[in-house]
Amino acid sequence: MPTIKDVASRAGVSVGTVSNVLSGSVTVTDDLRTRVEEAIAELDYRPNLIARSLKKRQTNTLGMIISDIVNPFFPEMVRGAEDAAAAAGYILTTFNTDDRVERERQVFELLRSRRVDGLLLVVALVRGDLSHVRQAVEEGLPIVCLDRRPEGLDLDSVTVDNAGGVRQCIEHLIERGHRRIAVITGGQGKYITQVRLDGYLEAMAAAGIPLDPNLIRDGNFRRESGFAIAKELLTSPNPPTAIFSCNHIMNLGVVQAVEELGLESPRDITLATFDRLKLTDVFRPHMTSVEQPSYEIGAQGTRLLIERIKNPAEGAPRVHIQLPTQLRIAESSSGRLSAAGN
Amino acid sequence: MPTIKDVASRAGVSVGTVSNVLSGSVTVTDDLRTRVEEAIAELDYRPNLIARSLKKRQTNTLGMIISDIVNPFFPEMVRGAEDAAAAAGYILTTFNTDDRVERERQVFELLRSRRVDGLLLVVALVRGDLSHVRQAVEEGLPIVCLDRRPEGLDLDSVTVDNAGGVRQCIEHLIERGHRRIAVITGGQGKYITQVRLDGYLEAMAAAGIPLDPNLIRDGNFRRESGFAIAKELLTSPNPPTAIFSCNHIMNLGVVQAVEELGLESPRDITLATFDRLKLTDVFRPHMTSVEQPSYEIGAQGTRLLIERIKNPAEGAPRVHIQLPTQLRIAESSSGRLSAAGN
DNA sequence: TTGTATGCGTTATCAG
DNA sequence: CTGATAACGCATACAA
Repeated sequence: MPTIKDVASRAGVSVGTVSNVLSGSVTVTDDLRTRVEEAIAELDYRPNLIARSLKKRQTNTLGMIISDIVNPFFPEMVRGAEDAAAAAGYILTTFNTDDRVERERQVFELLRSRRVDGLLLVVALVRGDLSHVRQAVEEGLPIVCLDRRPEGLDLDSVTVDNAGGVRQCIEHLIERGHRRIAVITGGQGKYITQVRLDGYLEAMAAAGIPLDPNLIRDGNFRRESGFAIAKELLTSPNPPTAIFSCNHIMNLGVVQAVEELGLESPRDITLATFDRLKLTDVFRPHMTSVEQPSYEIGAQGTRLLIERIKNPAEGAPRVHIQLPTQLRIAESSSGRLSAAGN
Repeated sequence: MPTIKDVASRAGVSVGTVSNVLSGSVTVTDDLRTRVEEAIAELDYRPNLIARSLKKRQTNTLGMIISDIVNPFFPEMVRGAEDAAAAAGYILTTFNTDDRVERERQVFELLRSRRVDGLLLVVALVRGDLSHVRQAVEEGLPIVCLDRRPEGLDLDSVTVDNAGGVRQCIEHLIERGHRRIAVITGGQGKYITQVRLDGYLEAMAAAGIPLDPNLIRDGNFRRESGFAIAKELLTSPNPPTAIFSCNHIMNLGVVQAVEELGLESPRDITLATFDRLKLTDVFRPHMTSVEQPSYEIGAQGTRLLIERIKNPAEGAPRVHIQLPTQLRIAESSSGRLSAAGN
């Protein structure tokens, strides 16, 4: 593979001159410029970006750490990040942690050894041992948190108005006449569980509906837990008239439970969920859902990160962008509750 | 950020010695070794992989070019690739082309400048101007094609038995009594269209069913085309009794059309599609589908690529791995056709 | 076994 | 405006 030296000798100039025409920052005589350009074309020369990175101390590479690309929430986010990165001349290298901190820690090591210019981070853990991210920040690695905000660590972030989204959806259910609204959360100590449950609690409180502890159930964001909990709820003596799932995966379990029990939504039970799954839009029941702007999370986070990289304003206050969700009302919550119940 | 020099001076040894304990290839006295290790720990030293890459002429980085991570077919493939890459000490940088050749060409340039060790490629175009990939191959870049095989260019590949999968599914429909089976393909000149249509033709021929050109419709792999074509088919004077879509996205359009016409599957129309969407499994109608091992495509392709990188057997014949699909029979094709029609 | 020196391909500094 | 040269951080051949 030809080097800048080969180009220089072929064009009969020095490497400095070649470098100058490449960068375009220094003016070069037309004569020499064309000779260099010809040599580049003839040799099919491609600058070695590794060498350039070493010299310039910047890799034009962004690391991105997510839970799992197979979770349909992430592809759009990654795509948004990649598009924004590409537009600014950066590339993205993505890593899945499955929300395992040890893996996240490994990836941190790797990315820092590879000298990425910045990091887009969906933290595995929102509290607990965050020493690796704390250390990285202290050593000057620009980080933007996506989707979740770690506690006790002030970082730039782009998140979604989770509480507001849930609140709006629960309000919609209440307005439809529901009072016995069950919520399935995603496990104690998780950021998403906490903020989405907040929305539920706010809406219920605002409507003056007393809380029934039996209707606030803690799942684990997995399908099986949605299934099991929904089955329990629906076969209990005093079942809810509506079920809200805190993510779409658990909602799949809920839908499955409803079908297995021979029930139908919205006829027998009203359903709603966080996360819109565009793919399932055409299938029945059409789900009422809280849609989040995944692409925008990735894109805006990346733009913010690149801004931080280019403009390392040390003392600048952190930025916390919070994007709105959108309530999409559909069939699964279209029934109006009569006085007698569902 | 500390360098190998800092470690050396702190441990009171030479950089060569530090390098030796790092690589572990040369035996170092226990005394020196521990001193070096201590210095590394104290300084929180991380080897600069950029510098190492420059010296060793290998980046331990794999490029991956796909159509669009938002298409649910790809996340699993990417995940398979990433897991396999990580297991071998490589990282992956992924790019979306939306099947645009110009973008593919740009990405090729970029990846070659970045000196990736190898490339996982879902080609945008299967015929036409493939000069960029041909040139890359000639210059020694190891490439493994995933999902599609470009024509007139012999490259290692990992694909799926598309024709076999479709054939099996059509045979299933025939066995259920269908003879008027429509197929919606994805546009002329595309690899996937061609190989999947082949499966349809084989199955029909084997069953001795004459082809009805009205039932072989060319879409474009997008939802709208599935919708429009299904609507046409279903409202035609002599409609099919079954519709097979060549990918899941068009099938979404088909499902939508069925619903809009007030029909129901399988009661009024039998449906089947390539690609299983696990997410939609719980929704109605449960779709009969041809499932492909996406994760395995990525994982096996990556292992093959790494094998090629480590073992650049120049003259070795290309390997073409073809993975089997799996037919998943579900509700949408569960009706048995009576003599009178659906 | 350990240290020294050279080069990987660029960029940047500084004379000319 | 152009050319020579010194880093960038590491690995490796070679010498000690």
